Amino acid sequence: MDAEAKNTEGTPEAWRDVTPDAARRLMTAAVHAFAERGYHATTTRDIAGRAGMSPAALYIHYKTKEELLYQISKVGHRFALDILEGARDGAGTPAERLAHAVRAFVRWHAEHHTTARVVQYELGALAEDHAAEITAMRRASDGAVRAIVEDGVKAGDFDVADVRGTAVAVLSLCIDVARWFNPHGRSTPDEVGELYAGLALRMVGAAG
Amino acid sequence: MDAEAKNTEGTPEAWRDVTPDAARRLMTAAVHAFAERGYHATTTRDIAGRAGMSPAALYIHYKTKEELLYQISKVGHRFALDILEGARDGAGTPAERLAHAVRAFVRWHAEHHTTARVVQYELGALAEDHAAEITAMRRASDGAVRAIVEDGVKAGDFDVADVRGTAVAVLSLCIDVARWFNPHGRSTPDEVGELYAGLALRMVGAAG
DNA sequence: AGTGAGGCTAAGCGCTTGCTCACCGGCATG
DNA sequence: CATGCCGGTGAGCAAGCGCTTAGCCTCACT
Repeated sequence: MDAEAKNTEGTPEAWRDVTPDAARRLMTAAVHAFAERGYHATTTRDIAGRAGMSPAALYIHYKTKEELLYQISKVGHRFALDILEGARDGAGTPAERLAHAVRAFVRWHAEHHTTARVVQYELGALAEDHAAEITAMRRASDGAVRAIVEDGVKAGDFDVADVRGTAVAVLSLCIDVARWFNPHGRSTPDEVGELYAGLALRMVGAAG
Repeated sequence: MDAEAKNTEGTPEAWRDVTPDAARRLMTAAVHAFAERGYHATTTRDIAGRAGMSPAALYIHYKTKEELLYQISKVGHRFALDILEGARDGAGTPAERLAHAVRAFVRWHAEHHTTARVVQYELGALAEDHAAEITAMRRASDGAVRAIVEDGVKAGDFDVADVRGTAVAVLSLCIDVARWFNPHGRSTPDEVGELYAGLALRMVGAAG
C-alpha cells in the first residue's frame, strides 16, 4: 500500500501508456528514487521495494538498472522537446511563441520536478549509445529555442546581440527550475511560469 | 606523473592553502573525480589513484570520503559567497553592483566549472549536519542577490514586480552555467560573464 | 647512532551491490 | 483434466565498496 500511495501521488501523465502495470510501477518508483538520492545511490532493491516487488522482478521488465534510467530519460526528453518544437512551429508573434514555450517548459519542470530532476541531472549515468541518443534530443531543444529567438530578431521584435548565447541562457534558466523548485515553497508552477515568461521576453529585448 | 599533470592543470587558486601537499593533491583529485562521475560513482580507490597514492592514504588526511566532499563544498561556497557579498557591499549604483556580481560569479562558475559542478550538484550526498551548514551559506547567497535587487528597486533604477522570484532567477541562471559550460566550446568565461551581466540587467528592468 | 613520530602501503574485513537462476502459482487453452 | 506460459519469488553469486589494521620507510632531533 505504500507503493500504491506513491504511485497515485506522483505519477505524471507521461507514464500513462507504459505497460504492463508492473513495468509502470517500477518506472515511477525509479523516478522517485533517482530524484531523491541520485542514480548511483539508488539500489535495485530500493526501486523494487517501492514498487512492492522483489528485486528480481525488475529484471523481467528491464534488462538493467541503466535501461530504466534510459527509458525515463527518453520519455522526459520527448515531452520537453514536444513542448519546445510545438511552440517554435505554433502560431503567433515570436514574442508570443517564446512566452508560450517558456511558460509551458517551466510549468512542466516545476510540476514534475521529480521527473525533471532525473531527466536533467542524471545524464552522466547513461550508457554511451543511450547518451548519444539523448544528446541529439537536447541539441534539438536548443535549436528550437534558438529558432524562435532568430525569428524575433528577423522580425525586428527582439533586440539580441548574441542569439546563440541568449538562447542557451533562456533554456538554461528554465532547466534550472527543476533544481530549486519546491512544491511546498512560495510559488506555484503557474506563477513561476508566468514570471519566467516575462523574464525571457526581457532577456531578448522584446518591447514591453 | 599523471597525477601531477592533473594537479597543475586544473587546480584553482581556491586550494592553494590546503596543506600538507598530499591533502591538496587528494582534494583536487576528488574534485575532478566527483565532477566527472558524481560523488556516489566515485570510489576512494579512484581518488587515491588520481593523487598517485594507495587507497589507505586518503584516511590519513580525511576521516571519510564524505568529509572530502564537505571540505570541497565549504571552500567553494565560501568563494561564491564572498563574490556576492562583496558585490552587495561594494561601491557603485545598484546596476553596477548587480552587473559586477553576475560577471564575477559567472566567470568563476565557467572558469572553475569542475569545482562548481561539485559544489552545486553534489549537495545531496552531504551528511545531515554538513548539509545544514552549507544550506545556510546558500541562503546567504540568495540574500545577497536579493539585497542588490531591492536596492535598485528602492532607488528607482530597477523595475521588478516580484523581487524575491527575480533574484532567485538571476542567481539560478548564473549557477546553471556550471552545468553546461564547456571550456572547448564557443565562448570564454569572460564572454559568458559579460553576456550574462547584460541579461541580468535586462531581467531587472534596468534602463539600458 | 638511536629513537619516535608521521606519511604511506599491502592486505584484507565485512558488507552491499547489480544481477541470475531454479522454482512456483494462477490461468487461458486443447 | 493436463499443459504451457506469463509474471513473480527466495536465495545467492561474484564483484566491488568504504574503511581498518599491522607494519615499513624516512627523517628531524637528540
